Amino acid sequence: MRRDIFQAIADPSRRAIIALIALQAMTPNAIAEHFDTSRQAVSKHLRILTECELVKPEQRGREIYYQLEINKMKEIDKWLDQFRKIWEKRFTQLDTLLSTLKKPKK
Amino acid sequence: MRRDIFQAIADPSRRAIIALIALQAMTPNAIAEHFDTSRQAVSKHLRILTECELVKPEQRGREIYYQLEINKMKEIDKWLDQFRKIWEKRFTQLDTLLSTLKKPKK
DNA sequence: TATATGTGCAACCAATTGATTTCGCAATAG
DNA sequence: CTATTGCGAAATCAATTGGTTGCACATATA
Repeated sequence: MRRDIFQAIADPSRRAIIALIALQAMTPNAIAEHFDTSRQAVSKHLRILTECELVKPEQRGREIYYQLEINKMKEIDKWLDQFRKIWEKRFTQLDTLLSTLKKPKK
Repeated sequence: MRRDIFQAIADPSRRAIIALIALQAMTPNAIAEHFDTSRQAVSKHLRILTECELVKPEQRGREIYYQLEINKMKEIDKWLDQFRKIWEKRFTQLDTLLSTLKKPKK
């Protein structure tokens, strides 16, 4: 029952929702209109996204606008850091190798 | 049945496996010893990781070493780009706001 | 050759997931 | 007040998931 952000973005529908509301907060109905799915299905996804704080609801009259918590996305970025170190290192090694091959003299 | 990388990293066990073999390729048995789980369970995770090309098996005698395909991780990084643009923009806006508040005289 | 070891794979099972349907509630409109 | 609209929550269902168990097979070792 514990939600984490990685599980949240695992579903393609949720990634689509995230991308959609990234620039502008939207209501569940408005979101559902963009996809071939029911309002309730979207609502369920929004519940999951809200639970892991990737999205924040904001009541405006009887409508609820859902906004992306962009800062939460940084957690993924942070997780990637451990691998980023590795691929940058490999790139540097490759770079060194290439320049060694390019100037074989000396 | 279609695997993608986001589903692959959704599972905590798989993230742990990825992190473990990031620096050094390992056999299924060796990996399983690091966790409180069976060899077969690890093998299943490796199958999923291999299917989406996040991991590559390398036969050495009767052992199979699994190595992380670090380049595949960049796909996540690439997906994050669309949001990175946004949070950098927000940061700049905040920065502008703060500097405006700091020097109200002019 | 016989035995032990490292592995993948299929069968099976409980738990979870994503979607639909139905309902109830609150805010707005008539 | 009554009807409509926007919404969340519960019930339900098929499909998927992660795990275990039991095999089969190939490579080493005795």
